[in-house]
Amino acid sequence: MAEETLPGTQSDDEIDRIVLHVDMDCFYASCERLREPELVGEPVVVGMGYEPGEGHGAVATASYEAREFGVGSAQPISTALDKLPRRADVDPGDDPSGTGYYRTVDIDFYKSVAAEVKEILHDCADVVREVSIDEAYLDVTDRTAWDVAPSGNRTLAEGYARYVKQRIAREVGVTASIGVAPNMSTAKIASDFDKPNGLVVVRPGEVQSFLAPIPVEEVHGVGPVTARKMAELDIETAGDLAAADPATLESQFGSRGRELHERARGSDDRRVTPTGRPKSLSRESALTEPTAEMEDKREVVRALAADVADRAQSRGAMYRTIGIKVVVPPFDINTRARSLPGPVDDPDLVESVALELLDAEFADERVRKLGVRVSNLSFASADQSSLDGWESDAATTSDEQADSESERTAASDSARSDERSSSEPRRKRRGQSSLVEFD
DNA sequence: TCTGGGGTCCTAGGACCC
DNA sequence: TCTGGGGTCCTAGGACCC
Repeated sequence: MAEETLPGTQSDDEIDRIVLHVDMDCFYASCERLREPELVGEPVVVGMGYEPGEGHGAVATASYEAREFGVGSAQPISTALDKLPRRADVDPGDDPSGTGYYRTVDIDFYKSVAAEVKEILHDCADVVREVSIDEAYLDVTDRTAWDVAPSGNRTLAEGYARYVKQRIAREVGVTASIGVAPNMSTAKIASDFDKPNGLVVVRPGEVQSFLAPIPVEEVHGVGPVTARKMAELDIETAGDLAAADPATLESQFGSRGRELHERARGSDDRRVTPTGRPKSLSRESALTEPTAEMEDKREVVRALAADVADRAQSRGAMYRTIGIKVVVPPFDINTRARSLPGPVDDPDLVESVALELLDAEFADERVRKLGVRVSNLSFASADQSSLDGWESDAATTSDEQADSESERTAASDSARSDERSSSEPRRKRRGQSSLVEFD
C-alpha cells in the first residue's frame, strides 16, 4: 500500500498528515435561515440573476428539503419553479405543501457569515486554504494525531474535527460537513460522503478501501466529459481508475489522467498551502434577451469594464491583459484578449480595449451574454520605491513578486490614497484624462 | 436542463528568438 | 534558403470547480 513506509525511515515530509476538508452545508440557504429562522426545516432555494416574480436566473443553492423535490444547483429557476412552486404564490387557505421559499443571492451577507467561520478555522489550524466562500482545507497535523483516543476506538483527529464542527455550529449557527484524511483529495471526498452535517474519518491505512467503491464522478477533477470517456473504458469507480493502466490514462486524458489515477489510488502529496492571490478578475452578465444592437452591447461592456477595473483597483491589482467574453446563441463561448507591454491600473483603458475587441468581431453578432476580464495580474509591491520606474516594473512579473508581498494590499491601499508618485507608473484614476499608451 | 457568475488549470498552434 | 531544436510568450478554447 502507498501508505506503508519502513519503520524509522519517515522524514518530516512523509509522516501521515492530518487534513480536514470543511464544507459548509447548503451555505447560502443556511445563511438565509440565520436571519429568517422561519425558513428552518422548509425548502429554500437561493437563486442568482433572479428577481422575485420572474423565472430568470439559476439556482445557486437549494436546501436539502428543496433537493427532495428535484431542485439542484445550477438549474434554471424556471425548472426549479416547475418542481417546487413558490410558497408566496400559494393562495391563503390553500395547502402550502410541495412549495418552497425563494430568495435572491445576497453575497455580502454570506461573506460576513463566512468570515466568522473562517475566523474559527484559522484559530483551529496553522495552515488554512480557503477554496471558496464555503469550503476550506486545514492542515492540523501539529494540532492532533492519528492515535486512537484512550477512551475508545476513535482517533484523536476525529475528536478534533468534531470540536471544529461544534464551534462552527455554536458560534456561527450553521452546519458543516468535515472529511478527515491523510491527504487533500481523500479529505475532499470524505467531506462529501455523509452530507449534510457529516463527519467522515479515513485513517491512513483505510484510504484505498474507502476510495475503491466511490463512483468516479466524485473524484475531484472528473466532470461529465471525463466521466463519459471513462465509462467507455469501463472505469466506473475510483477503484477501477486506480487499477487502470497509467499510460493508457495519460494517452486518453493527458497529464490530468495520471493525476486522477494518483488521486484514485489515494496518493496525493500536495501540501495544504494558504490561498494565493487571484490570477484574474472578471465580471459578466446575461442579457435579458439576446440582442445584436451594438449600442446595447457597448453599454453592457462599458458597465462591466468599469466594474472590473474598480474591483482590481480596490484589491490593489495591476493587469497586463484585458479580455472580453461573448456568448452567442445557442451557447457558443468566444473569448478575445489583448496584452499590453506592461501592467496597468487604468479603468479607461479597460473600457477602450474591451470595446475595441467587441467591435472588431462581434459588431453584428446576436449575443446573450457578455463579460470583461483582466488577467496577468501583479500586485503593487510593498516596496515599489526600489523599482526605478516603468522599465523595471514591467520586467517584474507577478511570479517574481509573489513571495515577498504579504503586506502589499495594505501598502497599495495607502499608496493609492497618496498623490500618484513616480514609483507608481501607469496608475490612473477613473475619469483622469485617458492617454491610450499601448496602441 | 435552453443555461448565472466567478474562478483555475491545461492544451495547442503561431510568432518570435537564439 | 527544403531548414534543426529549444525556449518563451500570446491567444483561444475546453474542462472543471463552487
